[in-house]
Amino acid sequence: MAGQTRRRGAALEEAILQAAVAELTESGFAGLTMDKVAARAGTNKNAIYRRWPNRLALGIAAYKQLATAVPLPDTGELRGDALELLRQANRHWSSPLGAILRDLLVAAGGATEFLAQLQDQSGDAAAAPWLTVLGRAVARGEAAPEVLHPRVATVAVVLLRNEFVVRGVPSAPDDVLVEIVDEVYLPLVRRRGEDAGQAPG
Amino acid sequence: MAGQTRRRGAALEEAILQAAVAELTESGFAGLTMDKVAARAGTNKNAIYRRWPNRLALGIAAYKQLATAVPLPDTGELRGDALELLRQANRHWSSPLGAILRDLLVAAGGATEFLAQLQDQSGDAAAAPWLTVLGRAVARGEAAPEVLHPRVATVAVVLLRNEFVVRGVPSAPDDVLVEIVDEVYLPLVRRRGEDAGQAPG
DNA sequence: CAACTAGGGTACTTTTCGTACCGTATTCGC
DNA sequence: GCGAATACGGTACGAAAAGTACCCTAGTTG
Repeated sequence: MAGQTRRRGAALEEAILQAAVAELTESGFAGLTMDKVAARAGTNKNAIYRRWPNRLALGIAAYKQLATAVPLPDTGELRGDALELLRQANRHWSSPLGAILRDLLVAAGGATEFLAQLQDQSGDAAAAPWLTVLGRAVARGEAAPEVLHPRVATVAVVLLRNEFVVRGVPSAPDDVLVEIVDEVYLPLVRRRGEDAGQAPG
Repeated sequence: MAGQTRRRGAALEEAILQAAVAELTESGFAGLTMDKVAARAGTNKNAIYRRWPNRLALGIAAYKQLATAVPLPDTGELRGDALELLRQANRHWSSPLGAILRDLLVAAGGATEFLAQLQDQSGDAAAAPWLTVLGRAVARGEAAPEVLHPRVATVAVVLLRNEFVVRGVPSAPDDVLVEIVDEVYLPLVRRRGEDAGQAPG
């Protein structure tokens, strides 16, 4: 009856996103229901569906609001940098935010159009810090130049993610991180320019 | 009215599982509904819920029926064996069966009690062939003995799985497999006993 | 000021899981 | 063999939750 000052456009969109973020942090993606988001934003599902085609799209948009960049480590040694990057990743995936990311990846279920939006947070963009850190190590002579390749550079973090997927652990113990670095990553990137395993004939 | 010869116990259980397997192969895990399985098995949901607590458990049980062991390669060279193992995994994950496995892992969502049942197919048991193949390579002098460790031995297959998760590809091209073997796996396991990256002090 | 657009309220359809009842066939203990 | 316990079959139901459809109304736009 009184002044209803109906929100529109960007204002309403922000309110919806903020409500989605709140639901996401409180209840995870599983608990993100369109009705609850609408209720919390003080609107209704219509307004949401006009902006996002489905629940997953809304979830991804809300997740992006939450994702934040972490500082690049620079300990002066590859081992320290690699461990710090792994610890950052471990913290992230152990956090409620990590659980949400996993749920979203799961819900995307290989749909490339959705995966592309999440890769900035989990995939290719994750390669950038590793390449930087590894580049410094190469300059220092700690690593062979031919390892400056995304596939090689990100081996450590891929192995750590594998721990989460396969073991379903809430958080990988630090031993595991150290093992990944010492048993796999450092030996891999330190190889001096031996014959790099070309096929025979 | 006439002789209904009602099935019980193991006979009924097999019928249900077989129906679940059929639904799984035809429609994937998403299409595996309790009602359809019951109808197909010529029974009703009661009989199912008496045996499996929920849809996921039934899906896992049905998947296990489908999973079959593959022969261990022995090409006489580590590179050939590794590539063959990767190609087997690639074929598996590209197949409808692989899609089902991914869906199940997704549905398990980190629940350890379910993950444990799937790890035989995707996780730890997958380490056994790699350790065998790698053991032969060590005996031949193709690999350093200290790499006979599950974490190191399975690096290649973990990287391949990562391709599926991150890229959402239906099937990894063979170049990727070759790259994983030549750029990562072989250099990693071939390291001669250098200083294995212990922490400084 | 009139026409158009976008929000709000609400109800509804659909799908599917999981549960509850109730009568009956089969098996098991005696 | 015979009665009691158990497991099946049929069916119906409750509970979410996604997504859709209308209709009315508040703002915006020209």
